[in-house]
Amino acid sequence: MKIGELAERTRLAPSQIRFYESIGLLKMVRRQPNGYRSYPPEAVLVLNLIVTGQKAGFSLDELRRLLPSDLAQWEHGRLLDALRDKVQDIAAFETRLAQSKAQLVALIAEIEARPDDIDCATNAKRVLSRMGLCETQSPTLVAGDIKALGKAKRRRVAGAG
Amino acid sequence: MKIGELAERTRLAPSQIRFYESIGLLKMVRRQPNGYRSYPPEAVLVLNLIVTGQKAGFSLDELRRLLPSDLAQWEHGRLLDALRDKVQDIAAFETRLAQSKAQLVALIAEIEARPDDIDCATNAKRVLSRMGLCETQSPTLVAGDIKALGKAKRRRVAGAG
DNA sequence: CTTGACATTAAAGTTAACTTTAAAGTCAAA
DNA sequence: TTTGACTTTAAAGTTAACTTTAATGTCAAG
Repeated sequence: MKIGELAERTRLAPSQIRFYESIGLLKMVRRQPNGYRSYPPEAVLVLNLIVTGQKAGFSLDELRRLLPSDLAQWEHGRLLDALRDKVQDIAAFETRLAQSKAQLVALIAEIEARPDDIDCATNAKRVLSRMGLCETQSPTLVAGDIKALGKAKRRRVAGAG
Repeated sequence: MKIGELAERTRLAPSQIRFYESIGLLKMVRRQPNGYRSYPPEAVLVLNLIVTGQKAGFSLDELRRLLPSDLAQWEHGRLLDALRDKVQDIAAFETRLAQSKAQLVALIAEIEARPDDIDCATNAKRVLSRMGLCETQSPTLVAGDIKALGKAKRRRVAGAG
C-alpha cells in the first residue's frame, strides 16, 4: 500500500508517517520501482500501536527503543518493564493532578467565600496567603509538568481537503 | 530587591524571570539608576502564583490574560470562570489518564497471560488484536495529549553552583 | 585598582513532534 | 495531451517555555 492509503487507514498525515520513518520509528517500508513508498498491511498495526503508546504517555523516543522493527521479535521482558514503569508514572501523575484540582477547588471556594465587607486588594492578599502561595509549596521538584492541559489548537482534519 | 534575590526567593532562574517580563507576564518591575531591575516584595507572590498556575495546567499565555498587573484589580468573574474551566479540564484529563492506565494494565495482563505454547509472533498478533489496536480507538480526537509523562531531563538546581 | 559576583542586552539555541514549503517526478483519466 | 491527484526530497518553520551565549557594565571588597 502507498502512503496515502496508509495515512487514510491510520488517520495520520502522510508527513507524519514520513517523519516517523525519518526518526527510525517506522522501518517496515520498501520502495516501488518509481520511488514511491510501499507499506505492508502490518504498518497499520504498528502505527496504531505508536499512537496508542503516545496516548499512554510514551515519547516517540521511548517507543523507538521499545518497538522492534520486526513484530515477531518483541522483547517481552523490557517491554513489560517499560509498561509497568509507565503505569507507575501515570499513577504518580494522577496524584499530582488530583492535588492540583484540589488546590484549584479550594482556591475557588476561598475566593467565593469573600467576606463581602473587604475590598479586592485585601481579599486578594487573604486568598494568596491562605493558599500558601507565599511560600514555595514543593521543595523538591517533580519531574514533568502538566503541559497537556493547554487549549486545543490547530488540529487538522485528515482527508477533508 | 534585585533579580538575584528574587530568583533565590522564588527558586526560579534569573533568565526565567527576565523571560516572564519579556512576554508581559511580570510587569511589576522598575529600574535602579544603574539599569538594574528592581522588584517590590509582591513580585514573590506573583511569581509563586505563576508557578502554581502552571502546575495546575495554565499556560503562560492564559496566565497573562488572567493575571492583572495590579494585584488589587482582580477580575473575580473571569478568574473564577477560568478556574472552574481548568477544574473541568483536569477532570477530563483524569478520565483519559485512567483509561490509558487501564489499557496499559490490560495490555500487561494480556502479555503475561501468554499461553506459553505459542511463539512470540503469534502472541504479538494475539495481543494486538485483543487490545483493539487494529482499529482506530477514538474516532474523535481529544484535545491535548499526555506530553508530561516523558522522562525527566535537564533540570537545574537553583543556587547549587 | 583589580578581582569576582552580579547585572544588562540581543540573538541564537533547545526539545518534541510535527507541518509547511518548494521544486520536481509519476500516473490514471478525460 | 493535459489535467489533477498523488508522490518524492531537503530544508525551513512552528510552538512553548525557557536557556545559553557573548559582549559589556556595575560595584563591593581586598
